[in-house]
Amino acid sequence: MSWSILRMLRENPEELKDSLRKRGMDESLVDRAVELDTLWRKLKRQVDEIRHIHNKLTQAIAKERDPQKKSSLVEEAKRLIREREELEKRLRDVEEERARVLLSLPNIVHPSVPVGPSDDYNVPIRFWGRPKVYIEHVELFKQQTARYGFNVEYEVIDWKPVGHADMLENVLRLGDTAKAAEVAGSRFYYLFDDLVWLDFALLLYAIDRLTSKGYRLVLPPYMLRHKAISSVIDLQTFEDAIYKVEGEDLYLIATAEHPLAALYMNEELFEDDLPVKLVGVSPCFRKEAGAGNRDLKGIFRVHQFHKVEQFVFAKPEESWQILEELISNAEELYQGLGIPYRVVNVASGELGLPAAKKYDLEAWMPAQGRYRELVSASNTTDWQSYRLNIRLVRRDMRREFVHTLNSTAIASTRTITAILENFQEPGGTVIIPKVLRKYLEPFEKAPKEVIEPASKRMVK
RNA sequence: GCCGGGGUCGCCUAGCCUGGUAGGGCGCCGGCCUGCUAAGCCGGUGGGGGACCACCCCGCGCGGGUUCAAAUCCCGCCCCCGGCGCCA
Repeated sequence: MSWSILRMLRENPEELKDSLRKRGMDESLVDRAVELDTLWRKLKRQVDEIRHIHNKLTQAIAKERDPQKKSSLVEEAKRLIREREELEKRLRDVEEERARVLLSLPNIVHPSVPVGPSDDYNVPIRFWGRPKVYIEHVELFKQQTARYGFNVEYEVIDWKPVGHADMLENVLRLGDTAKAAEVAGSRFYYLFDDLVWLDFALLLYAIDRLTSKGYRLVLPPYMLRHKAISSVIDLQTFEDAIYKVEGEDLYLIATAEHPLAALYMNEELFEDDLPVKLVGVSPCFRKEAGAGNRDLKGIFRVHQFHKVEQFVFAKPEESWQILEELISNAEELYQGLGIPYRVVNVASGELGLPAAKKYDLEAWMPAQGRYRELVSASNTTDWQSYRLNIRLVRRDMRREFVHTLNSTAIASTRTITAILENFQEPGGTVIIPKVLRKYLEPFEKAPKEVIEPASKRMVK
């Protein structure tokens, strides 16, 4: 059994360096890792040798009947222990440092990932839908489509769509971020009435579609121990995103991906039982510490939202095909809703340490004139499973690490922003996507076809 | 939260009292045997080091301690089961 990154570190460190370079990371980290690994192996050999001698002595003591000889053997053993302990301390120190360095290594960038430091280097690979483009945004739109060689059909509109934040607070008056800021802080929100129904309908829609495809429905823990959560994310994400519960070894999840990945921590999965396909639903809590002032208005970037998440444990030879399946599942959901989008192949510098490759699905936002991220689908290969110690057992009992993959299905608040912008009429009425109808129908007070602006509701 | 019982190889289980190389069953893989299958027999089936050979080290929920030697004795923690208490 071996971890792909350690194997590459020993067999082909140059290739590993290349992978770090693509991410804009310091490649000397690899030299440091090789150095520590070599030293560790050397010390391990020495310690094992002494342990072996000591074990032999111990066995001799057990058999020795002559008390005189016995006590001299015990003295000999004691002396050996002192010698051993010194080396063991060095081994422990090196081992600790080696583990720290190994765990700080990023996943190996897949050859198909575009190389570049920022999302400017993301490469759009597919477009879907007929975006509504405000007349003054046409140039902006072309920069996001034609520039990459795609001829995307669009509808020019001559009225300026209201941004989702204004829709929420002023046109529909179904959200209150000011009051939420007063009682909880910025990036929190109260949603009311129709938007709450919409939130739940979106979740049910995603759950319904994915369970129909054979994904197993899971309601996971919303908090995890440090050991579990730190095994599935990198340090930067931990610091930027994760809330800690005071006085307890518990952390709020930032996505269902975290508890779903941890579902099989320290367990073995048999080859014949893979792939394991899960669809989790949970609230997500995020500090957004690195976000600065970005998206401060509205509910696009918030500390708390609901999300339906796809998660798969897979055999290494099938994981790349499953990544395509995950993004394709997500695309089907947004096609069903009728939200125009593009799929981008995320550049090496924006992957995050766990992912070997990542697709984002970005929805067209008519008020902003930009494609914005709604979905992220990643193949993390064995980066998470190595840390979580989740192994794949082959038919002949050989062990490997499984591959893990994750993808958003629906993130409630972001999808609501896309609906508010894409399906608003000039008068402020929002048309509800038809696929959501069956998830609203059972409820007397839920909206069915449209969400009316506040002005119209007053008239009624 | 308190009291009691428990956690051993993928699964089940012995060993713990009385410290001295962790044994058996199931499952799985390979081989033998066999018209075929089954049964039977033999071997393998945790992690690491190593010319990846021989061989060696580590491993019994986690972490410490005692000892030449710990699954076994001692201390702390986690989890599971049962009872009591509390509770949406």
